Amino acid sequence: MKSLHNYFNRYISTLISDREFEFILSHFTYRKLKRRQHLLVQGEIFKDMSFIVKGAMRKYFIDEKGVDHVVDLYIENWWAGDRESFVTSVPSMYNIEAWEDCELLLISRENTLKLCRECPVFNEFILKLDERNSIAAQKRITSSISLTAENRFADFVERHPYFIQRFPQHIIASYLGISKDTLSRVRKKSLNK
Amino acid sequence: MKSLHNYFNRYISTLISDREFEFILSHFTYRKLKRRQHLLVQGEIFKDMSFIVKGAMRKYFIDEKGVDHVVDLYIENWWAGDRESFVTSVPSMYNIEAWEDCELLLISRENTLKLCRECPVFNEFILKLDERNSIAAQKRITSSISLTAENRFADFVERHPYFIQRFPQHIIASYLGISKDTLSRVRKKSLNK
DNA sequence: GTTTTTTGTCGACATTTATCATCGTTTTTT
DNA sequence: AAAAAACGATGATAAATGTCGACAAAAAAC
Repeated sequence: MKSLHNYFNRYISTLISDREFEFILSHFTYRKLKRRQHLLVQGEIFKDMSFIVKGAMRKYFIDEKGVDHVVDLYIENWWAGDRESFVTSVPSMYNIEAWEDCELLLISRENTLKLCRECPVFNEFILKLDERNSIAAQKRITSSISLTAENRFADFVERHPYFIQRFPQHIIASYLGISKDTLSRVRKKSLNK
Repeated sequence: MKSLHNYFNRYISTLISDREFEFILSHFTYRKLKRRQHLLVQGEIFKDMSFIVKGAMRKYFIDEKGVDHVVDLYIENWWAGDRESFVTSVPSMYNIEAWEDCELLLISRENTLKLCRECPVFNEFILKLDERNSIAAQKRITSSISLTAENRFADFVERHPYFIQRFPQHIIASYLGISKDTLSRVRKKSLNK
C-alpha cells in the first residue's frame, strides 16, 4: 500500500524505513466497500479508523425529523471515523457510507494504542494528524459562525476544490448547513461575478 | 500549581509522581492578566499555549466589516490558544482576551515538543487532550450545521452550564453564530416552556 | 436502449434571523 | 456619589434562508 507509506512520510520528520512501515502496516486490515455500502451505521460502536486508499465517503446523521445532515466528507488520504465512539465505545450517532467504491485500511483502537506505545514514528504521526485536525476544525467552526451561505460556499470551494468534483451539490449544501436550493441560488450569484 | 497537577492526573492512565510533575512544570512559565488584557493580538504569532489556572478568556476575530466574532470561550482548566499559529508560526487572525483577571501557565512550542519526546506521561497527556478536543469540535460542528438558533442555545446550555454564569449573553450569542437580539428572544421563548 | 433514480434549477411563499433604534437596568469607572 | 459604559429586552422592519412543488437534464440501473 504505497499510498499509506507516502502519507506517513508526509507527516513525520524523518523518512520511514521499509521495515518500520511493514511493521505498522501489519496492524491494519484491508477492506473494500461498494458504492452506498456502509462502514458504520447509527447505533453501532465504531471499531476501526479507516484510511481511504481509494474512493470517497460521507459521514451523516438523521435527526428526529428524519432529515439527514452531512457532517464530514472524505476522499483519498483522509481518515473516516467517529472519534467519540472509537475512543469511548459509546454507540455512534453517525453513519458512514461509501459514496464511491472504496478501498480502505482499517486499524482498531487497540492496535492504535499499541503502535503509539511501541513505535515512535507512529506516535509522532498521530500527534501531527491531531494537530492538522484541530486546525481544520477551528477553521470550519470559524467559517460556520461568521459567514453567510454564499461566503461559506466560497470558502469551501477555495479550501476543498477537489470535493466539488466528487460530491453532488445537495451533499455539499448539507455539509455547509444550508439547503440545496439556497446553494443552487448562491452558486448562480457567484458565477455572475 | 495544584490545579495543573490534578488536571494531568485526570487525563492519564497512571498517577503522576511529584518528581515527574515538577519536571513538567519546570517547562511552564506563570503569568497573570488583568481583565481586558490580551494574550494574543491579531497579526502576532502565537507563542505559548496557555493553561488557565484561574479566570476566563475569549478568543475572537474582527471581520472585514469590523464585526467581532467569538470563536472560543475558556475558563479554569481549559487551554487557550491558536493551534495553527502555534504550530506553523503564521500570524494569527485571532485575539485572545482575559474576560476576568487570569492566572495562566504558559508553555512554548519547543518545550511542548521536548516534553513529548522526553516524558511519556506528557506525550500520553497530549494525545488524550487532542482526542477530547477532536470530539468536542465534532459536536460543535454537528450542532452548528443542524440546529436552529434556539436548539443551538439549548445544546450549549446543556453542554456548558458554567459558561452561562461567566459570560454575558452577547458573547455567547456571538460564539453560537447568532445575533444578541435573537438570543435574547430565543431565551425568553425557552423559559416559557 | 429504455426505464428509474438522481441531480440541479426555479418560482412562490413561509419562516427564521438580522438590523436598527430605543429604553431601562445594572455594572464599572472616575 | 456621579458619570459612563455595558448589558439585556423589545418593537418595527428588512434580509437571508428554508420549504414545497414542479420540471428538465443527466446518470445509473435494468
